[in-house]
Amino acid sequence: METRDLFSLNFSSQDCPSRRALDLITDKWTPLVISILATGPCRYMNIKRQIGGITQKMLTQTLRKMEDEGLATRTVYPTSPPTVEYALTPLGKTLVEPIQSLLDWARTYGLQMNSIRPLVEEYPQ
Amino acid sequence: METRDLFSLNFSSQDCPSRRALDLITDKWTPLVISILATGPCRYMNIKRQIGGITQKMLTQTLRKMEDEGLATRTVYPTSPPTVEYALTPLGKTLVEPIQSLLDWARTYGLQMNSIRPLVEEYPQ
DNA sequence: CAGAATCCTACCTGATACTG
DNA sequence: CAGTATCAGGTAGGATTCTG
Repeated sequence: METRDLFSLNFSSQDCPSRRALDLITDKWTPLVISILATGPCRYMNIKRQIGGITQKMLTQTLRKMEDEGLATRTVYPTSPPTVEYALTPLGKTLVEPIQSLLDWARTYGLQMNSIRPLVEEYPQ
Repeated sequence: METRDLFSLNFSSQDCPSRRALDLITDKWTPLVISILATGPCRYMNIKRQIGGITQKMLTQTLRKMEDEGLATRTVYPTSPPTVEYALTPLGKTLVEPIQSLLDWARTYGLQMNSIRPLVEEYPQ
C-alpha cells in the first residue's frame, strides 16, 4: 500500500483546514449522529433515542455545530407540538462513507482492544 | 447505498465495546499518530516534529494509550542518548485504512466547511 | 533524546429546571 | 416535542521544570 500521500496533509499547522475538519469529525457525538442521519432525515427525539447517554444539551449543540459547518439542515414544521427534522447536506453525505469505515472497524475490532492482547494470526496482510 | 447495517452497532449502550473503540479513534491526536506510523516505525521526536502543536505530554499520553489498547508497540534501544521507536501492531494496522479515509475527507472537503456554504453542484451522487 | 512530574485553566459535559 | 438557561464538576490539555 502506498501511504506516502497521507503527508500531503500538513500536520505542522494546527489551524489548517484539514485539522479543523478533523476536529469536527473526531467529535464525541458527531459520528454517531451522522451515521443515524445517513439512513435519511430524522426527528430530534428519534435521534436522541438511538444514542444512549447523550443529553439534549449535547445533541442540540452537536446538531447546531453540524448546521453551522454545513453538514446538516434543520427543518421546522409549524405543527403543535413542534416537529423538527434534521437531514444531511450534500457535504454531510460525503462524510457517511469515512464514518461508516470507522464504525465498521469499531464493530469488528472493538472487542479486541483494551488489555485484551491481539492474536497476530487474526489480522489480514 | 445500503446503510441499514450501521445499526448493528448498538448506540444505546454507552459502554459497549464499539463505543469504547470509537472513543479511542475519535481522540484528538490518535488519528494523526496512526497516520504517521502507517508509513513505518518512527522515533518519538520524529513523530512530534510532524504533528504541529502537540506537547510531549500529549504525545506520550497518546502513545501510552495506544500501547495499552494494543495498537502500537514501544521499543527502547539502549543507546545514549536513548532511542525509542514506535510501530503499529497488526491490530493498529487495521485502523490505517479507516483513518486514511477520514484524512482524505478532511483534505478534500475541509476547506468547504465552517460558514463557507457548500455548492450543491460540487458533490457526487 | 525521551520522557516524568507538577501546576493550572478552559471547556466539555452532565444535571436540573423551565418554555412555546 | 424540541428545545433554552443556568450551575457545577471533572478532566483534557497546555506550560513549565527537571532528569537519566
